[in-house]
Amino acid sequence: MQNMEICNRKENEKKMKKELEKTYHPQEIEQRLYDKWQEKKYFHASVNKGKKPFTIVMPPPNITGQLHMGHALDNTLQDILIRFKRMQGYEALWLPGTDHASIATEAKIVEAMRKEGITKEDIGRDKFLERAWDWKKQYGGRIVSQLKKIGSSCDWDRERFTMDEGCNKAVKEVFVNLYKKDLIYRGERIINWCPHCLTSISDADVEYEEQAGHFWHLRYPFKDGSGYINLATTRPETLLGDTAVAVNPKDDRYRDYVGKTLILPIVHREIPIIADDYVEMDFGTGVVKITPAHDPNDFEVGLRHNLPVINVLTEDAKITEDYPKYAGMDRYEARKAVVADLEAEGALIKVEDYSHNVGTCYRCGTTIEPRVSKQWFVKMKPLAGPAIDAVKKGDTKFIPSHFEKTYFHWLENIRDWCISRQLWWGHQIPAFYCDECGEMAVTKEDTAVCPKCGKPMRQDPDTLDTWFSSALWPFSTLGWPEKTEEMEYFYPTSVLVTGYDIIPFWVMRMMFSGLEHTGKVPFDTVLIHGLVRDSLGRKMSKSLGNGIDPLEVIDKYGADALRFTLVTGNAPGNDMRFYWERVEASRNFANKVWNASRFIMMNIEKAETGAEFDLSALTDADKWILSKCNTLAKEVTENMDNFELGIAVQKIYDFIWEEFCDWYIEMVKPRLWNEEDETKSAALWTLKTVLIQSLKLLHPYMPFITEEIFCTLQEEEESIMVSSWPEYQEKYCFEEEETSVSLMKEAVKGIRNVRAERNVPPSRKAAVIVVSEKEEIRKIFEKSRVFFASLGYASTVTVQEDKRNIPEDAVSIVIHDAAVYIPMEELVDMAKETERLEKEEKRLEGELKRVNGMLGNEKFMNKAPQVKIDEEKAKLEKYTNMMAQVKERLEQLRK
RNA sequence: GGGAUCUUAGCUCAGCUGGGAGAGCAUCUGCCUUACAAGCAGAGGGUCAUAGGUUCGAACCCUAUAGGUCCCACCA
Repeated sequence: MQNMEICNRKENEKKMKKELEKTYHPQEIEQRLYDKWQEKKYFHASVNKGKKPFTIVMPPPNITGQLHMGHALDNTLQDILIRFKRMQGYEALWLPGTDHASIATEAKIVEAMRKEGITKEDIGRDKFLERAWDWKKQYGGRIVSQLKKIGSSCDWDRERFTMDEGCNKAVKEVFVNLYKKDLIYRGERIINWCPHCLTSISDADVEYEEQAGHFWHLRYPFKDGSGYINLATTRPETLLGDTAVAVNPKDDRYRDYVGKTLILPIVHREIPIIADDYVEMDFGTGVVKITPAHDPNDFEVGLRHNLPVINVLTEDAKITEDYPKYAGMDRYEARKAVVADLEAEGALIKVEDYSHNVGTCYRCGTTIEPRVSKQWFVKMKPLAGPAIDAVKKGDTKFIPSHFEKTYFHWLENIRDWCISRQLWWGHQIPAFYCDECGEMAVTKEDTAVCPKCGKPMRQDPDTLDTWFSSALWPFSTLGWPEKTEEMEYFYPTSVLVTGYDIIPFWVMRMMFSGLEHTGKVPFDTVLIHGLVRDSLGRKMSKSLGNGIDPLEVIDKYGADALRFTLVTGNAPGNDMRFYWERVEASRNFANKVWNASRFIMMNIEKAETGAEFDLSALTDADKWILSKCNTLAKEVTENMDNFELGIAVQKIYDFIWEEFCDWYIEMVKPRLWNEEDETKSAALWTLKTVLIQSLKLLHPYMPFITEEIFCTLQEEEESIMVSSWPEYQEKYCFEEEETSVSLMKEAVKGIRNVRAERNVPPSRKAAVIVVSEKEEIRKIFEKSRVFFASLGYASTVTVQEDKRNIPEDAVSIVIHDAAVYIPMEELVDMAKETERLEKEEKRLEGELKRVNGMLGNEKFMNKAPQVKIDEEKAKLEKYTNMMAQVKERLEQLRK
């Protein structure tokens, strides 16, 4: 019974081989193969001292996220590198995970609760967090399953979450360490406040956008009634919080006014005129109203001049109760009301249209409100230094390298990082306060007792910026702060793959965190990619509705086609546009690979094709393609080692499509069809060998199709993804055969060209006569007879030494050291033929002029490298030879 | 205001350390040739933004200019 089953299975396999579908259907195989890989644990990496580690830690996507093209690109690049290194024999770890995305997730849950008619405060912190974790459980895996669809070979056994226990431990460790080193402090500062999200955000989280606004010109009267001082503002409502008016100390116009007192319009508060360098004399009237509570620059001025800070806005950006007339109005309503009152009071001079940059919340787009509040900060200057040095020393390299400048610029101009957020979803700040005596403690423990008065302490309600935990990702995921063997083996990681847009948010912060806490850079290389834009070059966005869903692309064309599209014809760091046409082209390539394989499998049973083969039985054509394939492996490996993934895949594409399919397979067909051919097994062995090598090189880019074919084609190995990467082998280097096949190709192309020019259908064969004085050339063509017949539509092929018996009306194709003649009777229009040869003569004249120019240039001869000179000399010989033949033929025709 | 980057075929883009301009798509011509019409064989099409410079030699290096994109800073 069991035997029967085995037999059946074998039968089925055989059937499959013979009857591979005519076109490739990715949908049928992708899920099956991914399941197989997971089952076999191919993605798993573990500490293995016998191998060199290669590590990539995945930039964790937000749990709120849906897979978009950016993820698809980012993860495709990582997967290519990991698969490549895995095949090369590295212990390749790709560690995945997700990010808790505090502000985004919290907003989602708050929104869901709003629909139920409840608020955060209604249910309290604990219940809220319960909901959040439930939400995470329900939706957090969505992005993960989407990542699997594109073929990501991550070690899912090691999947992490930025808020899991280990990460939390790392966060607390880091916070306490930095606090002890005085690199974290708490202070009352002016920070960026989002009135919609109701939390502080860091400087990096603010996005500036140009907005049309107004410039209100106002006049503030002197207290002594001696007139007015004129100034302008874009935010008249903040006037309520003005505590001074400033001028530049060097400004002669206002020198005498400094120290005088003004009456603030509407509010009728007395405020001083002060002098400060911050004021630009040339801008506007050279007078600025100072509102320390609502402008970062004014805040600084206020500090220098000891000005009171008067807050006029609530946390949701409404006017406070202190101004009953405006209380409860939001910023924009209040602006209108204040302007109306100013006008009524005669304080408004004029209104101008004015366009200026406004800071908005990266998350919700609300205009941020500078706000004075007590927050936690990381002192950046001491941390930035080593992070700059590490890149300058080359411990970490950016690709492309010019992004290092962006990185330096950020770190050199960095300000302290506001890390506390008024949110519940996130790592709660490990600081505790004693309500009795005001004592504060920072500790890794979950609870604290006041060291002064012994009372239980209350933990800071705020949480940390999401990036605080992301900054630790490369090592928290490997077990830090424990001294794990993973940490020892896999860290520092090899490559970080990410978009240029998050260098300041993340790359930079990982760099200084890694250096500070582990003493090492977190990664050797940062591979930067650009954005995937729509076909018009616009950013893909929800609001524009121009996003392309990667999953839709996969459904229609397959994951391999999507991956191929994303990495072809694109250089690191450059943006790319998404075109469905390009996906189609990628799919066509997959289909090409599929069909070439199908052809080989249909023929493979005609001979035994073991792994070992006597190379002396190979024909020139076999040696030629093997040699080409050998060079390809070398070049592709070099390109991939240099992260030139786009160049590498282009070479693989060209090799498979042009050299292998269009030339080699076509050259080999007559041998396969001829029952008596004795080189059949050499052909089949070569076909199989080259196909397997090509599939291996292509596998990192197109994992699914290559695996499917590989497993159908051979039985020795169970998966291409754990097979060995092709290496350059001296024994497959055949220079001579490369030259002779090139010569044959040149002749065949010439024949095809003249036939096509005359629209001769393939069905109409013609005699081909090859003439060469040189014996070795004739030998090559003798061996190539069959190719002239099959590829050059020849009826008969004659190879001879001189021009005996060549009809006068034959078309002649001149190549180096030889000429090919095709008598085509009525098809040859002699006038046209003369014209063609004259064109060729002209071309050669140009070439000769160039080469002679170079070789006749004494300076070139003296300074250029010998290799280059020899190259040009060889060309001179070739063109001279060809020219002579063309001229001779033309003379004949003109007779 | 500072910085980065780009300008190459009709379109979208490659072109790695300077050594005779490439791909995909589109266009045109001819082919259902027993792996593939999602294919085969051909063809046309470029002052490599402009102007200088370095060099035997420049799409590539340097300078300037024009135009585009992005980032940062910000004059209220």
